Amino acid sequence: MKYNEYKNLNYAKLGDDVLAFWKEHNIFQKSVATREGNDNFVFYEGPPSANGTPGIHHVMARAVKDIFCRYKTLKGFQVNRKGGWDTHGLPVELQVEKELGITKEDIGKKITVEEYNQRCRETVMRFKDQWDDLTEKMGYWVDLDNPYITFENEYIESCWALLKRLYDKGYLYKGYTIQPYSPGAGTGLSSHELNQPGCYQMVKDTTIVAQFELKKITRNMFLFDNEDEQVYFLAWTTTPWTLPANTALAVGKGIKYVKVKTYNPYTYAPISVILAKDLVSRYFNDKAKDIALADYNPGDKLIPFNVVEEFTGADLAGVEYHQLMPYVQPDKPAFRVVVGDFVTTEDGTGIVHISPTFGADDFKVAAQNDIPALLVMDENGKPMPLVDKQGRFVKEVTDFAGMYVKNYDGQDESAPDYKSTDVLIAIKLKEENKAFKVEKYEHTYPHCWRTDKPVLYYPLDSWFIRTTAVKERMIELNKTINWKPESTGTGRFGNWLENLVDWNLSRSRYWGTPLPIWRTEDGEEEVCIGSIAELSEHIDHAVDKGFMDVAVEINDLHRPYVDNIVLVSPSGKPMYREPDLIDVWFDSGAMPYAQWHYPLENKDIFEQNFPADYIAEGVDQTRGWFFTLHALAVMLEDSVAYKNVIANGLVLDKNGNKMSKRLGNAIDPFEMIGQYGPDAVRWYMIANAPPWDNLKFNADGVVETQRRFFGTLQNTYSFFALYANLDNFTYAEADVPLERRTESDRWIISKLNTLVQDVDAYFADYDPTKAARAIQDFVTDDLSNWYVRLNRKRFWKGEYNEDKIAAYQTLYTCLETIAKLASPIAPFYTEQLYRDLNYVSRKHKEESVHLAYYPEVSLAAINEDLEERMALAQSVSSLVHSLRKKHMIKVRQPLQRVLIPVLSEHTKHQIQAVEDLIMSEVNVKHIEYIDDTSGILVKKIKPNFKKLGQVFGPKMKLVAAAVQQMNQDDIAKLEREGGFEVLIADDETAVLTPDDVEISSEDIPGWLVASEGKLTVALDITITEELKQEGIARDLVNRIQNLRKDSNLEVQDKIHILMQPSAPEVNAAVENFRNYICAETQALSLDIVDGLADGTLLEMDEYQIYMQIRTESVAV
RNA sequence: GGGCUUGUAGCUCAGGUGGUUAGAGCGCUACACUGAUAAUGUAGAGGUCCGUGGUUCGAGUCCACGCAGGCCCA
Repeated sequence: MKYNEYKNLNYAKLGDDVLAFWKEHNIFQKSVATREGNDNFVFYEGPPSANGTPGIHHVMARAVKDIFCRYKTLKGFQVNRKGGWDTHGLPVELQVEKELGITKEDIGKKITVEEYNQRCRETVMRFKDQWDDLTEKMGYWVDLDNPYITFENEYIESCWALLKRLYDKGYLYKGYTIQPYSPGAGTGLSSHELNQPGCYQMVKDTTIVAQFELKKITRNMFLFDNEDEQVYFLAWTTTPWTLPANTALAVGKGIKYVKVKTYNPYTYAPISVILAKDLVSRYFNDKAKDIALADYNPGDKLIPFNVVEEFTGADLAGVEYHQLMPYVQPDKPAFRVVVGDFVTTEDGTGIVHISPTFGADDFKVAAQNDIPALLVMDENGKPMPLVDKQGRFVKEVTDFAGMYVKNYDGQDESAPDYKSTDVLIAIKLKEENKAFKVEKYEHTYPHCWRTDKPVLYYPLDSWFIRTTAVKERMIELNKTINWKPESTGTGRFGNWLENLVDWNLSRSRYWGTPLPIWRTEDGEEEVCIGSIAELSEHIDHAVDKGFMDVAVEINDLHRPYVDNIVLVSPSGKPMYREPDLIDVWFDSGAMPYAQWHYPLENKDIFEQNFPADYIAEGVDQTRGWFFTLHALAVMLEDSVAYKNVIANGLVLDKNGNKMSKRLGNAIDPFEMIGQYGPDAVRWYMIANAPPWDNLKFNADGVVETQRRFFGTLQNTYSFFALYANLDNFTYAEADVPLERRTESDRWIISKLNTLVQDVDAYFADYDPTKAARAIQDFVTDDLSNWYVRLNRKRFWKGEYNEDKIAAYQTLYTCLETIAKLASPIAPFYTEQLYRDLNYVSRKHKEESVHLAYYPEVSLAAINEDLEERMALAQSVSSLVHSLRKKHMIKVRQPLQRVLIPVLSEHTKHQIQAVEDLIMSEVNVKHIEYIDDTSGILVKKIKPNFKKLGQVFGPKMKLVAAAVQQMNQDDIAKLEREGGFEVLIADDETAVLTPDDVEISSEDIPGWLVASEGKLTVALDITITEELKQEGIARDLVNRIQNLRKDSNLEVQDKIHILMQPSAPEVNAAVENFRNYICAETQALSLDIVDGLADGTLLEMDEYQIYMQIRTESVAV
C-alpha cells in the first residue's frame, strides 16, 4: 500500500477523474441518502433560464450555493436540492420574435399562437446541455434528474391553485396601472418597445405654468396676509391636456418655498404666488426687483415682485386649493398638497401637478396619499379617465369634448389657424387668470414606433396582487431573516418593502402562465380556477348549457388552448378568460410549493421543506426572486420563505467593468475550469472577496491561488507521501499521546484545532471567505512554512521510532483535516487528497470526503501558551535572520550565542521552552537571557494611550509627556513599588501604575540588536576557529549533497568520498567533523587523498575543493 | 433623481467596540537557502488610508457634506 505520488499534477484532469469517481459511485446520491433520518437542511434552487449560455458569474453564484449545502452535509444534515428551470417570460419571447423576424403584432396573424408557443418551448431549453455540463464540471451538486420546470402543466396548475388561494383571500383584484399607451395603435407599449431607437424625439410643446388658487380656510390661513389676498401655487406642465385631471400638487419635503407678491402678466391682477425659492429668478426679472409693487401699471413689461415669506415643503403639505378646471368631481377629498420624493428644483416651479390617471409617479403618489383620480362612466357604466382610448377628451370635459389631446387625427399643423388642444387650454386658463406663464418648450418625448405619434401615459386594466395588505407583516417577518450582507436586507429590501405598492401581475404576452380567471363581459361575474379538475367541471357544465360544443381534453394549460374555453356564469352568461398572462416572477416565487405540485398533492413533503433554511442569488434578485418568494410566503403561509440568504454581488472584469459578450471581456467558465481546474476557480472567487462584494475577476488571481494554496498543499502532501512510502507508514500504529509528541507537533495540532473551530463558526455564519482565508493561512504559513520546514529532518533521518511515527501522524492528521475543512469550497482536490490518504490508512469507512463528517474539535489540544511560545520562536528567528543579513553572515555559519533581554519570568520561560527550535532554525549554539539582575538591561517606557486616555482624558498629553521623561531609576521604582508620581503641571501630579505604560527593552550597550514590538534580540557575531571549521563542514555537506543530486543518487544510497587536500582550515574541518559530514551525506567514508583523478572542482567561498564521490568502496 | 454599496501600497485585499510607527499576499529590487526544489527564507523600495469640514487629548475607524465607481429603482 503506497500513497499516490504525483509528478506534475494536472488539476483539470484531477477534476475529471474525481467527477468520474462521483458518477461511478453515486457519491452525490449517497451524500443525501446516508443522512436519511437526520435533520433537514432545506435549500431552494433559484431556477436559471436556459435560453442563454452560462457565464462565469454563474460559477460564482452556484459555488456560494454549493458550499453551504456541502458544509451542512458534513455536519450531518440531510440536504435535498431539487434543480429547476425558469422557462417563461419576455426574454424567451423576444428571442423567438427576433429569430422569426416577427413582432408581437404578428403573433396570431403571421404565426399562430400555438406555433409561436411551441417555438418558445423549444427555444427556452436550448442551452440546457451546456448548463448541465457546467453544473457538473464546476462541482455544483443539485438534482438535475428530477428538476421542476415552470412550463409543465403540473407546475402551472400549482400556480393556479396558489392564485386561487390569493383570490379567495381577496388579494387579487383588477385595477389600473399607468403604462405608455399609443392611441394610434390602440395598445400599451412595453418599456422594451419604448427603448427602440428613434422612439424619443425632439418636440416643441406648449407648456403652462398654471395658478392653483388656495382655499381660504382656517387650515391655510398661515399663508395669507389678509382675507382679500389671492394666493396661488405655481405648477408647470409640459402636458396641458392633463390639467383637467389634476387632483393634487406635489412638493419636495426639504425644498424651500417662498411666497411672492406680484401681478398676473395676462390679466394684470394683483396676486401672490408660491414656488420654490431657487427658481424665483427664472420667473421674475431681476431688473424689476427694485420697483415698488404700487408703481405697477397694467401692461408694464417689467412686473414688480416682492418675496415676502419662506416655507419648507413639509409646511405646505396638506394645504388645500380650488380645482383648476372643474369639469368632473372626485368621489373623495382631493386638491391638496402632498410630498413626493421625485420633486426637484431642476426645472418647473418646484411644485408638480398631479393627475393620477396620466402619470406613473402621479398614480403612485396619489395612491400613497389616498388622493382619488378623476373618472367618468363609459357607456357600459365602467369608470374611465377623462381621455378615451382613441386619445379624445370625454364629453364631460365640455369645452374640449371630443378633441384629440394630441394631433392623432392628422390635422395640418402648419395651417395658419391651427391651434392644438394644449394651446386652446392655455388660452382658456389665461382668460381665467389661471395661467402665470405660457411658452413653447423643446424636449424629448417618447413616440410610438409604429404610428410615430406621441405616446400617452394612460391607465390600463391590470390584475394586481394586494401586497400592500400584508405590507406590515412582510416588514415584520423580514426582520427575522438573516441577510448576508445585512444592508441588503435592511436597506435595499427593507426600504423597498416600506414603499411597497401592489404587485402588477398582468402581462399582455403569450408564453407564460395564463391567468386562470374567467369573466363575463360586463365584469359582473367571474370565477378563479384552482385546478385542472375544477376547470373540467366548469367545462362540463358549460357544455351542458350549450356554451361549448364538445368537452375538450386539457392537455396544455398554455395559450391558446385555455383561451378557447368558454365557461358559463351562475346567471347563465358566457365567461371568457381574462387574456393576460401572469408575471413570470410569480412562477419562480411559487417554487417552494409548485416544485412539489403542492397544494394539489405532497402536503407532507412540502411541509418538511418549508421554509428554506438557505437560499442564495445575485443582489439583482432583491426585487425579483427574493421578493416574490417572500411575498407569496407571507400571503399564503404567514411565514418567511427563507431563513438565511446570501445576496452575492456581480462578477466584473479585471478592470471593474461589466462583462458582456459584445465588449468581448466576458470570461468563458468552461475555458477557466478547463485550464485551471474547478477548485482553483472556486477557491479564488470565494477567497478573494466576500461574495456580496463585487468580484473583479482576474485570471492571474486564479493562477496565484493555484500556485500558492493548492501548490503548497500538494507539496506538503507530496513530502508526506514520499517519506511515508519509504518508511511504510500506514497509520497502523496507535496514536502517540499528545504529551509524548514534540513541542512543534503539539503546536500544529493546537493550531489545527483552533482552525477547525474557527472555520466551523465562519461557515455557520455564512461567511465562506473568512473560512477560505483561515484555511489558506494555516496551510501556507503554519503547516508548510513552519511545521514542515522545521521538522523535515524528522522525516528523512533516523529510525522508524515513536518520534518519527508522531511526526507522520501529526502531518497526516493535518492533511486529512484540511481535506474535510476545505471540501465544501474545493470539492475535487480535497476528494483526491482524502482518498489518497484513506486508501492507505483506512481510517475512515466513508469512501468520499463528502460522505465524511466535520472533524470534532479537541478543546484540550488547544494550548494558547504553546501558540504564544511558537509565535515568540518565529519572531526571534526572524530577528536573528535579519541580524545575520545585516552582518552578511550566512545561516550555514554557526554562531555562538544570541542575547535576549527579558522583562518577565513568563517570557523567559516561554522562550526557553522553544530554545531548541530557535537554535536549530538560526544555527546558533546558545541563548542567553538578560534580566534585571544582569545590570545591563536598559528599559524603554511608552505611555499606554488607551489606558491613559480613559483615566486622564484631556490631560492625557501632559501625562504622556511626563512619562517620556522618566529615566531608568524612575522605571525601576514604578516596577518595584507599583506606582509612580509624575508632575503634570506646576501644582498637579498624577500617580501612574504599571498598567498605564508599556515597558520594553532597548539596545544592549555594545551590541547590534534588532527589535520587533516588545521583543529585542542581540547576536554575538564572533566567529571562533572552531565555529569557522563547523561552518566549512556544513558548506561541505551542502556541496556533497549537490554532487549526490547531480549524480542522480537516491536518497538512501550510500557513498564514499575522496577529497584532494585543500586549505589547512578545510582539512582541519574535515578531520574534526568527519562523523558529522558522513552522517549528513549518507557517506561510509571520507578520506583526504593526494593525486585524485576524475574529481569535481567545487567553489566554496574563498576555497577550492577537488573531490569525488563513489558508490563503491575504494582502496586508499 | 432616490435607495443600497465600494473607495487603504502598482494589483487583490485585511484592518471588533477610536489609541499615536496602517498590515498581508502578489508584483518589483537585492541577498540568501538548496534532499519539499517548477519549492523556500530574509531584507528593501512602494501609502496625502478618495476629498473637505466636524466631534475628540487622539480619527483609516465616528458624524456631515462632497467626488468617483457599481447595482437596483424611477
